[in-house]
Amino acid sequence: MVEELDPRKKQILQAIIQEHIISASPIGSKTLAKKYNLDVSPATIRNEMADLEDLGYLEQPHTSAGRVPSDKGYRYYVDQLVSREKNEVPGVIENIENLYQDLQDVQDIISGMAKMLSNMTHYTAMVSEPKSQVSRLKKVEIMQLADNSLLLVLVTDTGMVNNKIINLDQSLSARKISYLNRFLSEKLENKLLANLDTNYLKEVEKELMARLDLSVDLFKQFYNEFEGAFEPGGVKVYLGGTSYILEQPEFNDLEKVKKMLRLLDQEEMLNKIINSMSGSDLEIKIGQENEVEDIKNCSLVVATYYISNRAVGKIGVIGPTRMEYPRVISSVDVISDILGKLISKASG
Amino acid sequence: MVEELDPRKKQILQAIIQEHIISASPIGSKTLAKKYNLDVSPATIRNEMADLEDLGYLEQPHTSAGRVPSDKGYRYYVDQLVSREKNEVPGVIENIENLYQDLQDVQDIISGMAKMLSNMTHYTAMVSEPKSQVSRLKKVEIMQLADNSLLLVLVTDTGMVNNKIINLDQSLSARKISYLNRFLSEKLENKLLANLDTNYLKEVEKELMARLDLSVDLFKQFYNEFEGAFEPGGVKVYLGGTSYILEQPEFNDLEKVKKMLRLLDQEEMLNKIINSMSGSDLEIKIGQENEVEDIKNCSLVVATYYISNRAVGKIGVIGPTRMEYPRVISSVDVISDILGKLISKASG
DNA sequence: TTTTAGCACTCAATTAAGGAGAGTGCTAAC
DNA sequence: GTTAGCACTCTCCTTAATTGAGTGCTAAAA
Repeated sequence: MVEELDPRKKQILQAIIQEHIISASPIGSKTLAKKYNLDVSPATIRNEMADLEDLGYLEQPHTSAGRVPSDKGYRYYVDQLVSREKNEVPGVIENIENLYQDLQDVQDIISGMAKMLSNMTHYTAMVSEPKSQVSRLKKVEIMQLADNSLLLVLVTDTGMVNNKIINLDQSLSARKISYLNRFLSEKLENKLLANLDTNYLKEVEKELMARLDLSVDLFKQFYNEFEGAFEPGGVKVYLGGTSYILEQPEFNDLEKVKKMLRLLDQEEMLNKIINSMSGSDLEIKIGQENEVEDIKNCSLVVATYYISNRAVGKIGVIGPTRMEYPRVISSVDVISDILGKLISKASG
Repeated sequence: MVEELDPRKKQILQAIIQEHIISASPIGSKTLAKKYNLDVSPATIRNEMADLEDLGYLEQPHTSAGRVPSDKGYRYYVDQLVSREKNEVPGVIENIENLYQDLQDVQDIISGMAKMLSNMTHYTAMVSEPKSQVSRLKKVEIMQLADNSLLLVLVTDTGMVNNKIINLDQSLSARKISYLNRFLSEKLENKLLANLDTNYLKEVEKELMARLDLSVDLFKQFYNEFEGAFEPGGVKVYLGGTSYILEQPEFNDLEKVKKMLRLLDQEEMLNKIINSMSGSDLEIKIGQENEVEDIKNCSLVVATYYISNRAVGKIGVIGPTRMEYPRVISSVDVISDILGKLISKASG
């Protein structure tokens, strides 16, 4: 399906896309001939443009308008015409890292990076929390708050901290709590969360019951916390720069803005979107390639970030298909690296 | 400044406001005569309307348009014409409470209530976290995650849980940690957070240093957590139903939407807004009465919520001055009650 | 004195019409 | 294969005309 285009067609396609990204409006042959010295006349360019339209790389909003890139055109552009080399400005990474190195809290780092990415790209950024399935439980601890109220704290090796207050119908002695802590530490710590499924927990429960006289209630709440906090697909998604989409001319229609903002309000949707991306290091979905109906006029550039070599989460940008791909790609690239490093450092 | 209006003027003002709340456009004398049986002719109504305009309760967008309520008009309406009696539909409170009673986490409760309130009113809801200044520290605990990495957990009696990972340049023995925990418990627990200021913490530090050989670094990070998490005005503000403002005809201008969304993106601003409200149980700020420039065309209805009889936070709604005050007032009233109850229950 | 009918007047919003401009496709010449 | 020329198309902008809701004022009626 991906024809090899002759050099001049490539050149013209690239020029049209670049120009369109700047102007957000259809591009005519004359503009092209003037701004990009292609050494051919507008008429020739017109012929080439007609060819490119036949091949599906360009579209014409109406008979007497210029051409606009199609999704296929962008796809070709991104795959063939954009260099993916890391062309970082030296020092930028270090600067950002220094800027954020004081942050110890993983949630703070994530939302900080979401903001940073949206500021850099001027599109809306989204970051998913480290996936728990590939994390290990580093620490589990129960502490007593009041007579029949406990605080359960769970810490993963990716630095995520979850806590939940558990109210019991009975009170536990300090001895029982300390026993419970030792027991749970031994049974649960340093295990992959993916392995701490219902089956395993049932086993642990049975064993515990045999040794200690406890209410079933405690363990039920215990399950809930595990399921709720760590279930796949249920991870939190952080947004940054929501209002940037308003700057885009393709959203100068209130109806479209509404649709978009309503979408971004729904966490399940964000989850669906970000989880529909493959696991590859950097993936780009253009317009119709997206599965979610409401963003079929948007593009996504999403990278996977790593904590100690494990793919744990995704960070990316959502904007109109007419996106500044080269800039966005390198920004997402850089920030995903930094995010991984910062979290690794913070979670020791 | 608040004149006593004769009954007919009252009636007409109320009718205009009610009609305007529905239609969002200027109201003419004919409409009024038709829809509300005032038993007088449009001409008479016109005279009254001219009077009400002279008194400042109404405004005229342009010479040949109907009248629109002024801020002063809304103020009169809210103060004199809206009944503040609680007219709850019986059972609603119980239903909501049941719906959310499973939630144990205070943050979940708050954001759940923000969503609920925005769904009920169809405006944007904002809720501030329980103020820490009037809370007591219920539990402070340090636990070891790795050799030189600790987790500090702070729990207030209002159920707020804060945690922070602290990376040290030295490692602490289990004995030292357990000593530290006993010491901090004794010195800090059950104290009002307002009293745990820099002075007091310095004292504690001095005493601790005398007894235990510790790096200064630990205490520095300790301070930060206290200041960051619990400083007044720095509390988190939860939003619900941001996209509802888009439904309002007064925001059918993209520029206005942008301004508003940018405002709601800034947490400091939300803090400023919600903290500028008096401490009264239910306060309403209409248009120009607001201090923050960008919301001088908005109204706020904000209630204080209580946990065990202490005023701890605020919950409210922001929308256009043309707001359905009666419905909003009772919704905010009800939800603030429920919020307080739910948190009280969850934090035991 | 208050209320009402009548009427001229005002102003925003909608519709219609007339360019202006940008761009195309085609043809014929280079 | 490339280019100049030209008729044609379609959107966008501006201007003008029309509509319609609503007012303020005056003078008569209650």
